[in-house]
Amino acid sequence: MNFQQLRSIREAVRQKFNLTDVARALHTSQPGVSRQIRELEDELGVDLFVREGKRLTSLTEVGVLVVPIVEKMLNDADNLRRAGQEFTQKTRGRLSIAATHSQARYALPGAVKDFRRRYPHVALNLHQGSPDQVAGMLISGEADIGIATEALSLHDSLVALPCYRWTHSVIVTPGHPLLAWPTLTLERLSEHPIITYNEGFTGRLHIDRAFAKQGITPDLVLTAMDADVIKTYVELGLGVGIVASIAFDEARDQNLRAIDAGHLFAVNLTKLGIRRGSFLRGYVYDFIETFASPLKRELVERAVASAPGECVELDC
Amino acid sequence: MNFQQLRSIREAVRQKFNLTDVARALHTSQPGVSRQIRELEDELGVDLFVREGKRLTSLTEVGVLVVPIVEKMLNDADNLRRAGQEFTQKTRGRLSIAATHSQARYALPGAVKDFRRRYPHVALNLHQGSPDQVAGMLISGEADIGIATEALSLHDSLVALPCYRWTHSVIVTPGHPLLAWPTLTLERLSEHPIITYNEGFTGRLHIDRAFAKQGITPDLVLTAMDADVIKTYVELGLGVGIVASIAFDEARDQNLRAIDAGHLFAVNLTKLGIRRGSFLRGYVYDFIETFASPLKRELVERAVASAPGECVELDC
DNA sequence: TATCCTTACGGAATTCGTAAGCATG
DNA sequence: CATGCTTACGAATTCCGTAAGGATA
Repeated sequence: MNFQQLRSIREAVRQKFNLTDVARALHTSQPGVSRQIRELEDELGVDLFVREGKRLTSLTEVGVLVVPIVEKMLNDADNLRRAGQEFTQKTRGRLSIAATHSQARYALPGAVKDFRRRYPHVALNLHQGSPDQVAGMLISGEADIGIATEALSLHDSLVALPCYRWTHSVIVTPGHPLLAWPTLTLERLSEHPIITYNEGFTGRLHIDRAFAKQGITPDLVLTAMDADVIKTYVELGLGVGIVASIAFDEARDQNLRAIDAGHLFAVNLTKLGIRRGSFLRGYVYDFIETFASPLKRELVERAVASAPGECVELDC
Repeated sequence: MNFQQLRSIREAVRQKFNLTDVARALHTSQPGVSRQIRELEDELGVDLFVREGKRLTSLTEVGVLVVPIVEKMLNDADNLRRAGQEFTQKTRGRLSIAATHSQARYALPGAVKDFRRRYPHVALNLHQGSPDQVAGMLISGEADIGIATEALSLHDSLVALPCYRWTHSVIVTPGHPLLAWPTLTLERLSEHPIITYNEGFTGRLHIDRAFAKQGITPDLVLTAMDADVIKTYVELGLGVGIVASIAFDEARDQNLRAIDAGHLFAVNLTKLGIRRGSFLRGYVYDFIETFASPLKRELVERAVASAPGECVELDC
């Protein structure tokens, strides 16, 4: 058993069982990959992959059992390297953050700026994607921490720690009739075409639920992945926007008006996700605490060491 | 990074930093071991071992951090092999049980007999040792499961599952004055020389505590590791014995009499220990359930997957 | 001086990539 | 017939054990 074999196995799953792609990803030859996989299968005495003719098509029953262990081992290998670096170069390294647009654009800048000043020699890597992609990057090890409101709690191999709560606001053009009412209601809102987030993004679920509960079918004329796009179309007069309150900046968005909608839609909880069992560099703990001050190092350490289903104070 | 390096690291710790012994244990040459360790240290960029002159003496700060990860990886490698075997030879393999004398002698025989009949091709390996040794064998991976009343809950890398509760009995020769009293008390017991377990064995702690609580200093004329030795000396008239009730067999011990002492000493809880994160063969789950029927597979699986400190139903 | 680690060196084994072969959609 | 996996083979590398060297209790 060796690590090249394990890497081949892991990459074969990631590359959907195309060994040619695996070879490319691992910077080696295709026959080599073929051999690595075959060798480990021989050593274990079982096929890990289902072969149809010569092609690999899926994991066998054992494969399903084995692959998570393989991934754990390879992650531990990374942890080992990180543990070494933590001592050779305490203030140098890499911090890879995966976040949704909303987080990257509105929640993270402050913490990132502080972090840059404090750790000028740590290369910051900010990846943006859908909540699912954020989770995927954590699982694959591409990202060290992930920040999103959705999806992070759904995977057993991740821990999700609560960062902050937020609500939505309705965004309209100046002089819009909705501004005239003393209080905003769902009925009044539903009289206008609505522009908001795509499904699965930034609390969209809570928006749908609120309307459904009142038996209202809102007129969703446009949905987008991020608040900037939404605001653009609101400015163009296509409808009223529903965005995260944090996305409205009075100074910057002078040709728009915001109406608080915290009473209309359920409160959202943004979470910070980490792969279980990760060894985190010291500066990662610092970043996390800067971003969400209740998440002290000791708490995060316990969360990372916890098992799926287990509750670590703020967690769940 | 390769597994031989990891094995060298692990073994170096186990062999108290004597690389000559490490080489012997790993069936390789001493310069080889030296090189493996040096290579991994080079790759990580940090020394893992403190060197005084040329000798290794202890772990560095990083070493302390790294060694647990190394052990986890090597254990996962074993898990991988076991997962393979589970499919190639479901009813063949090895089951290594570590237990204290009391357990091996009185509690296990029934389960072992059933298991042998059910899995004739699984090689059973029964190791005997002190509670500490049982824990040590679990931690090192020499034993798959451990059974003891003490010590198992003390290590973070182990889970301890409760098996059964038991109390002590007082063992005397026929016609002994203690048999004349309607009820046994600590005072009456303490008027006789006492023979019982060594410290740290089979509920000895509860015996000491009970006497201490009443301000009595018992006359411990002899202590031994197991009930058979104790019974032998009771027969010889050296004193009265205090042993686990389970260790007295009316049919076999015809020249001895037992007096229940469940009301004098606290109840003991025998536990089954497993290394966290182990992949267990199917027959291991069967054995466990045969031994302690409440420990169903699903429960044990959750316990093994749990993190230190977490409570899994019957656990704690 | 015995123990224990390191360095040096040469042979053995392993590893890996290229080229050719073969199955499948 | 293009894609994708396997087999075959030779070169390069790595690995490992022996032998010699040096430090320490």
